[in-house]
Amino acid sequence: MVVTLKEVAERAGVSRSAVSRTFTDGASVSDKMRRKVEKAAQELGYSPNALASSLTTGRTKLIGLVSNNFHNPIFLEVFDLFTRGLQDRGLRPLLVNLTDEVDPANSVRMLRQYSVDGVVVASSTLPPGFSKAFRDAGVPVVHSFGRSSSSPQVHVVGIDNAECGRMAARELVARGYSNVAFLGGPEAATSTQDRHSGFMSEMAKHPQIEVNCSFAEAYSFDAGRREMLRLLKSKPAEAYFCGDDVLSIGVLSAILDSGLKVPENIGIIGLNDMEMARWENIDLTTIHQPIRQIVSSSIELMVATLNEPDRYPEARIFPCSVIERGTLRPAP
Amino acid sequence: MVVTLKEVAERAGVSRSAVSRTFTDGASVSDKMRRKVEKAAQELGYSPNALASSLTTGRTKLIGLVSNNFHNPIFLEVFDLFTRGLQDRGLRPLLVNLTDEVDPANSVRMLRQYSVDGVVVASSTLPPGFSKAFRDAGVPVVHSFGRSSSSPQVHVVGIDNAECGRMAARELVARGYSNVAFLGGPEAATSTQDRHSGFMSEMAKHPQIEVNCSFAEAYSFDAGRREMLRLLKSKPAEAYFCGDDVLSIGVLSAILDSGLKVPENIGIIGLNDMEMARWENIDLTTIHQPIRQIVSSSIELMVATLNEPDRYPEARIFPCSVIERGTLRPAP
DNA sequence: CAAATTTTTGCAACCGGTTGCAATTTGATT
DNA sequence: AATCAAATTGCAACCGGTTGCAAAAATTTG
Repeated sequence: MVVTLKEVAERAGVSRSAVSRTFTDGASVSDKMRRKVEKAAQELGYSPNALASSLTTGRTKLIGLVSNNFHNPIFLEVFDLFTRGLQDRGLRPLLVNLTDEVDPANSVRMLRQYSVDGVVVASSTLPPGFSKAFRDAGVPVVHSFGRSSSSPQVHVVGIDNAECGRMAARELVARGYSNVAFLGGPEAATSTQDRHSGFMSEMAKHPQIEVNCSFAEAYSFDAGRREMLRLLKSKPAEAYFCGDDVLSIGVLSAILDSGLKVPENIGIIGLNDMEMARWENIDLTTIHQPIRQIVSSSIELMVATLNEPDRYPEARIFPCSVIERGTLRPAP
Repeated sequence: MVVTLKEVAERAGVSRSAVSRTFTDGASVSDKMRRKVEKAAQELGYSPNALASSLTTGRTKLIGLVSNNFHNPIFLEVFDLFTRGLQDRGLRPLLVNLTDEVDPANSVRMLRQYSVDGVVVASSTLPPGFSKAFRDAGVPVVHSFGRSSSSPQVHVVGIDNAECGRMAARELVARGYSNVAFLGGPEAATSTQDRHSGFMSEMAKHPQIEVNCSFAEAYSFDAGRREMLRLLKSKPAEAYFCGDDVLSIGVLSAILDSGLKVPENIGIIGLNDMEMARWENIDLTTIHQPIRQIVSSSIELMVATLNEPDRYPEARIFPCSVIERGTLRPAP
């Protein structure tokens, strides 16, 4: 069923090397030879075995795409962008789902067994140590949506989560709220921690404003809704900074269901600017995270690192901006 | 950096075959030998190269996971289920994004270059010919969410879309609507066609009920919303069967924005029962598609086909059921 | 037209494993 | 202790390609 180089060589009446060369660009082959070989290959329906060749070239063009965010709709867009971007450059994503898996060791071993050329860790919740495990194993790695650090050990592409927290805080202050709260995702997630600390540090400048915090169990609609329903039982804050849009939308539904209005009674500002945030029945004021840029920059960085494995690690941080829609009251 | 079998053999002072055998289960190795080899392997940090071994065994454990549905949130769940299910069986998903790609030839070539053991086509819109191209290339293939056929050429796992259309029609009839409409996804999608024809065939039994049809440009919120806004300009129907939940939610938002109420003024029934359909501010009456079962059955079928490549093609069709929530008026 | 140079081609070894076969070792049996 | 069967081990060829090197062919130069 499967045609090998040897059969093509026999049919074309040439050596195996000749066939190999016509399918390797940059190799020295005469036009006549190339035509002969291509004809034979055509007739036999030959296409070279990428894995066999990887054995000698040391390159598979496989890229591990590792994530644990399979419940946040924004990651569908992330996967779409990654897969297309990688495909366009002739790279093949080997998808690894890390859900309920915290130890990098297994993933590292598996991806090395498949000789991936590099690994993209696409996660806003995994700690830097996770991606570092790949680097320590000698695999080029880019951590997308990861924690930015002043001295990164691996390439990181993402946003400044602490700055986003401050940005949200400034926005709430500017609107004149006097009692605000942070409603984050899981406390173990680095993005939650950074958004939280940024938010708190900015609010610390305004001691007259009351600040509270709580954390949902996951970055999900249900978790946000559940947490908000709980908060509504006692006296809720005037405005919430939610650690993620999908949380915001859960929070929004909880508030509306309890008969209160947004932004009249309670304000919400989210983070991500997911597609749904634009929906007219949601119309969420949120902080835009430039995921297209993050993904395409991650891919560029990966490709650069493949060509230059010892490249000095860098952090690429993209600015975010507040998208004003309808869930915060106007400034007084 | 990378440790090979040869080095382990040298360190353990044994033959290469011995090392190979300790890492192949079912091979004949004495306990003493195994201990020696494992010790050396441990010390060197060896793990076998899966691709090199695939060369002789003919198995890579790679499975092509091919889809063109990267904009429907339900597919994030589908990818989650597929990746986890495959991983649990030691299979590795090679993700292929087919967005704006209609010709199977490229994907077939690429996946054969990587010697995938099998291909899962996860798409509700691709025609049967697409998955057949893989079979013709000698690759085991399962088409999940594909068009069911009485004489399938490849394995198909999914639902009976025409029956879903009839089911929706019966539901609308039972509620006493006298003017209904189908609002489908792209007309080229097989799932749209089948849902449409099922819906029409059932409605044909009730000539006194007025029926209209239209099609959104994509299975997306925006497309549904846009189409509904257009329909609202003239006289809309009393109830809509939307070809997918994301369409339904777009339609819902268009209706609410125009000042009408659901289900008082206009009824909606969707299809899929995506997570969001349960959200209290949406509360969509819809037809449940059992995606967990579809995915796990697809994986089972894939595994079975790997062990028995000439397995006779079969269609596994799972029943759907109406989930009553709040977007259809009660039966009179 | 011969010599010098450049390009093209094939040989053979190699990439990191697996496996049939024969040789060797082990263990059971008498 | 000798005999025989069963289990274990190593040899060597192979999987489907690539590549350094030298021989052969084509091209340029004098």
